[in-house]
Amino acid sequence: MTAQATPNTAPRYAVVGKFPPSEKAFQELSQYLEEVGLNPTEGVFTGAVKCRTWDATPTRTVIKACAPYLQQELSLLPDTVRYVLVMGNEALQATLGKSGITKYRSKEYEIAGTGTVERDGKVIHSQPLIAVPTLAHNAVKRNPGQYSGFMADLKFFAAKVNGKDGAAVVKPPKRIRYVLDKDTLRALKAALENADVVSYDIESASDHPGFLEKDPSSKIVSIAFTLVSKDRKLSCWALPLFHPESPWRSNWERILEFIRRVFCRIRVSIAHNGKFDNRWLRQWGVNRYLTFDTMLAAHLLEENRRKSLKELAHMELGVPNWAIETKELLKTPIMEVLEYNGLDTWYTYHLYRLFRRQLKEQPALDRIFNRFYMPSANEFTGIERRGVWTDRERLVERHKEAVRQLAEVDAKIMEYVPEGHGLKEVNFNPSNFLRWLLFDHLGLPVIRRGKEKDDGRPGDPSVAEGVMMELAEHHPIAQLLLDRVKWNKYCSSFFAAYLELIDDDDRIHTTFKLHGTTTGRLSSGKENDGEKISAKKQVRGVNLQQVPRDKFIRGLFGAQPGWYFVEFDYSQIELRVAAFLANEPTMKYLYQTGQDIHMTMAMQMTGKPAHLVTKEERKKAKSVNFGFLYGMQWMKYIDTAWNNYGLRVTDDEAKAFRKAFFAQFPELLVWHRRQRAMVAKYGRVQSPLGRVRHLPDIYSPDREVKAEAERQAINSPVQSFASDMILISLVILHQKFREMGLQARSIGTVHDALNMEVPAPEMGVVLPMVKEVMENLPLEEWFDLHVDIPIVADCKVGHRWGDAIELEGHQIANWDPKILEAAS
DNA sequence: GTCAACAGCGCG
DNA sequence: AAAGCGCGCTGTTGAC
Repeated sequence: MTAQATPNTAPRYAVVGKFPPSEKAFQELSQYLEEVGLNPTEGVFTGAVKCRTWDATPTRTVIKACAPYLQQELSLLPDTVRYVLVMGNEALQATLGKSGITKYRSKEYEIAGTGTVERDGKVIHSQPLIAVPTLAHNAVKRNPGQYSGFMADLKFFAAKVNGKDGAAVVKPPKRIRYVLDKDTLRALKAALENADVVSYDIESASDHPGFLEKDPSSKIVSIAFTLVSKDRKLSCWALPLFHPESPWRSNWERILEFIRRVFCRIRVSIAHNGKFDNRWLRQWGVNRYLTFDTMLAAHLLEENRRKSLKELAHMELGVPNWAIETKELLKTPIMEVLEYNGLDTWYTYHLYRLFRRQLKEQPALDRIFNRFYMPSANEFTGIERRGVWTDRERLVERHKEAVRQLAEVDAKIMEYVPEGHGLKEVNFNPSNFLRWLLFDHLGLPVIRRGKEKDDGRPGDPSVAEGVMMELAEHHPIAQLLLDRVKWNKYCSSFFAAYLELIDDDDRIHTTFKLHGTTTGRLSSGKENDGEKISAKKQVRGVNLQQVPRDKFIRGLFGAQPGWYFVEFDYSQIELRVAAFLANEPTMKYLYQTGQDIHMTMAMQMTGKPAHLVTKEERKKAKSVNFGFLYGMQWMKYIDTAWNNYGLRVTDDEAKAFRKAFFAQFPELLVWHRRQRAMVAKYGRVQSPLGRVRHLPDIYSPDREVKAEAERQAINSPVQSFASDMILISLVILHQKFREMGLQARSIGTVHDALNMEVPAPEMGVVLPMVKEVMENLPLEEWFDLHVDIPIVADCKVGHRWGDAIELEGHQIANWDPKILEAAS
């Protein structure tokens, strides 16, 4: 059962991998374990799969078949073993019956069926084992980027085995003051008044999970504070509000009002994902500026890590999970809720101390954090609450139209479905029915297959767009299916979400994550994927960064009567940034003389002169430029040309085209080499503003993994800088709008674009100001960075997003509403 | 019924 | 032999 000699002392822990470890694997594992202070001779090593077969990737069935043997084996371990290190997904399935190691890792779970075992009336094993899942060490070897998290898991496991749970770096507060009577309430107010620093957190509840604070059923259940007084004393407080057992339940809004002013005046305010708390607090009139978000700091310092408060406290402070089981806060005893709420603020405060120090050690990151990251986070509190005005009438109308179109296409496709086909329901989505219809019934050729099955069977035939385009040459049904995809997507993905999420003020809200991407771009979608919302209820979200460009959809969004929808986007920003970073003379020349590189490519590809190139064709050329810019090879280019242009390109043509691209911009290749050297040397790259992308996978022995990291090293600084420019614009403009007493305001960003709504009378002032700000960011002043490429912001104005028209420079400088009328 | 993986497609 | 980057949402399937 074990690969090494039987330990001569009683075992103290067990380790389960995919297979019982080989001699080599055992040696490697031993090193890791010794590093975290565990003696390998005190461990029992085994595997999920007993029968090592020819098949290197055991199927679920095999694992399932082996699981009882493993459980029995574990149950028979002596009571000196309490903890089991579970390494990899197969071991996870065998011990806990769960799949998804990245989700389950770093925590502890009881292993079912490993309780008391008696033999001959004698108890030989008396308690259930505890599993601590982590990654398979082979996976870590292949992806060195996983190393630090893996070691943190091992440390956590070692602390459990060695019974050093109490050895957390940060201890819980000696006392949490529960504000349950008037005297304590007054004491809290005095403490807030006397505080220099506050870490805060709210607990909230709503009948509609995922809904905004604006929902009538939404309430603040409790609020907690960790305070640092002016004489540097720490205290932790928890104040119940709407909780059923709260003494303040009936007048909780007044209690909040009672402490509002003193709370808002505190100099330093800290929260974890404070944008959420601030949105809710603002709903009840509490307008608290957030000065330090620990989640955002965590992201800026290490963009690859997990960012939940519990996980950070675990990894950084050694604090065991304090979460309460249920998410039904109103049904949880009040003292449990309050303790939980208080601890949240306590550990948030301690993370703040750590991250603030780490940021100070990296001045470039600290500058980013303070200059525009925190300010923009505060701005997004307002943006999310505001939402985007939506034309309800059009929404309803066009939804009907989309449903009608879908039904029409469906009817046409139906003509190819034989009567009594004997299969289950007709389903034109990518389903087994569709595959049967196309490939079995109609006998169309299988162009491509999906991923191979676990047990080695070939993957299902692909029915993706590119495949359909090829099939269109064989059979008319393929074109119908291509048409259907669009209407189906519109109905199910877009209209369904918009109709559900439009609020009583005709506005649609999204949540922006400022920690959503590794490069610093924002992501947009539903409030929370798991932590605060029960998984049982379906929560719909909407991503306002992926609204189809089709007027049919973009025409739904806009500005309320009397206002204009205004979009400013950075023209070809990533290409300009790349030209700057590569110091590419030809590209620089083209931009300095006001030319358009995407258009040049479009002309080459279509063979048309500039005035005949359509917008769509230029857009497609863009994807080719970006492809080559970021390391696309000729093989993929053949696909791209076919999918985007319906253009058949031979191998030689593709190779020649790629060569021509780099011959035109030779410095790009030098820059690529430079980025590869940089990431190889430091394991990370930096954007011109100093945002860091850690790429430990560069050290992978796997060539593919390594090459991926190299391409990321090329792309990251570009994408990073471009998206930070939008955040900086947002922050400066917000400041200006306020200073000038304007009502104009941002309603969202789309990576390189800023969307605003502007009252009609303010247009003349706002348009030229936005252009001026966006094209002349204070990069020299703020970051000591000189950019020698012209930066251009294009402007579109309309009553609706989809109907907005592009303005010329002089039209921006001299706004005249007649421009729109003339255009329509 | 729930969960996880995958395919497919929307955006930049 | 083969390799653009960065995301989020919906729907299907197979396993439990």
